[in-house]
Amino acid sequence: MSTWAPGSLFLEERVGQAGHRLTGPRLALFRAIARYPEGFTAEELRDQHPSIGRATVYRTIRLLVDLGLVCKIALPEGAPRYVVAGGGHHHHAVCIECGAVKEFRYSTVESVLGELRADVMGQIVGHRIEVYVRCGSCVDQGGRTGLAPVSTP
Amino acid sequence: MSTWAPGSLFLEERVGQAGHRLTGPRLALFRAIARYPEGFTAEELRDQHPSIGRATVYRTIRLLVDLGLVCKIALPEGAPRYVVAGGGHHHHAVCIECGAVKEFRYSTVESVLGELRADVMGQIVGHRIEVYVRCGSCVDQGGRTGLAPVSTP
DNA sequence: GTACTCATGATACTCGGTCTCAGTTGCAAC
DNA sequence: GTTGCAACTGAGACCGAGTATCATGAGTAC
Repeated sequence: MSTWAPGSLFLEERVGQAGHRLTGPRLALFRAIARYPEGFTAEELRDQHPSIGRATVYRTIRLLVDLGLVCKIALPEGAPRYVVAGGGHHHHAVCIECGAVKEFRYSTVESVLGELRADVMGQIVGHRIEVYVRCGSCVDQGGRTGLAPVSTP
Repeated sequence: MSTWAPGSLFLEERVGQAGHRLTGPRLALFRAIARYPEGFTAEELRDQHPSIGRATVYRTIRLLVDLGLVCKIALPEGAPRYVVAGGGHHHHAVCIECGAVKEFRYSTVESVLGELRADVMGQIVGHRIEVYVRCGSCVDQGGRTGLAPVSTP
């Protein structure tokens, strides 16, 4: 798994290329996002820049999601997290202790999912794989649970 | 439409066995749930029984989730759906048109996920696989989109 | 029948997110 | 440098899903 950490410059570039303005609040939010390579919540961004309006924070996040620069990760419970997308098709490993999100690519999973057609009635249009982990540093610390334990029915 | 479906008796039995009371509102909700073998939202249950309090509907759903009788399916957007669990480990195929949820079991995926340990740093504690489909009847109808299209980054 | 526990409905509240709108800003054209 | 205009902003109202609280009611054990 790679820990690809995009800078705020990457977001600036892409948003600019897409024909959107690079305003003060947006640049501030891009820099804040760059400080959370392992994922952030809207709340965390607001804490970083309390002077920026709530609506602007959510609008900016949505803009980035629309441009495919940020992925929204709907956790089983609690607020969704967002993480800067490394580009291309990938999946997420979410730490249930600290909430850190790491991307991984695993082509074997993709190819196996291709075989699912026989099992799943209808036309497959997409899929989502999320792996819940206790990340290395949380295992080391033997830390307490920050996020709720995950049930996998 | 029948007022009794196999699912409701199953829920009654299990909730009773777990030492919870089988009150009028609960039985009414169990019967309503049985009418949605392909998943339901809290809103749909409330529509079926407007006289039952909002809090009671949510409490009953949570009770069923806690007992493992119902699975909560967090869709990428919109209200979560719930579906009566068939028991055992399984995954969900969600129709993006009509919202129908079908379970599937696919042991090959499980075994492949086992190999992920090399790719994903840390201790894997769970996973979630959801496949988004257009189900047979929606493909036949060429129906309109009920849920938002799914992006798979 | 009584006492106790659990469940209920009403309602207020929280939380994440969106919508609206008047004011501001960025930027291209001149 | 200034102008005009569309894009953007912040404030705050609003929305929907879900939770908390609390007085009341229904079931159950004795």
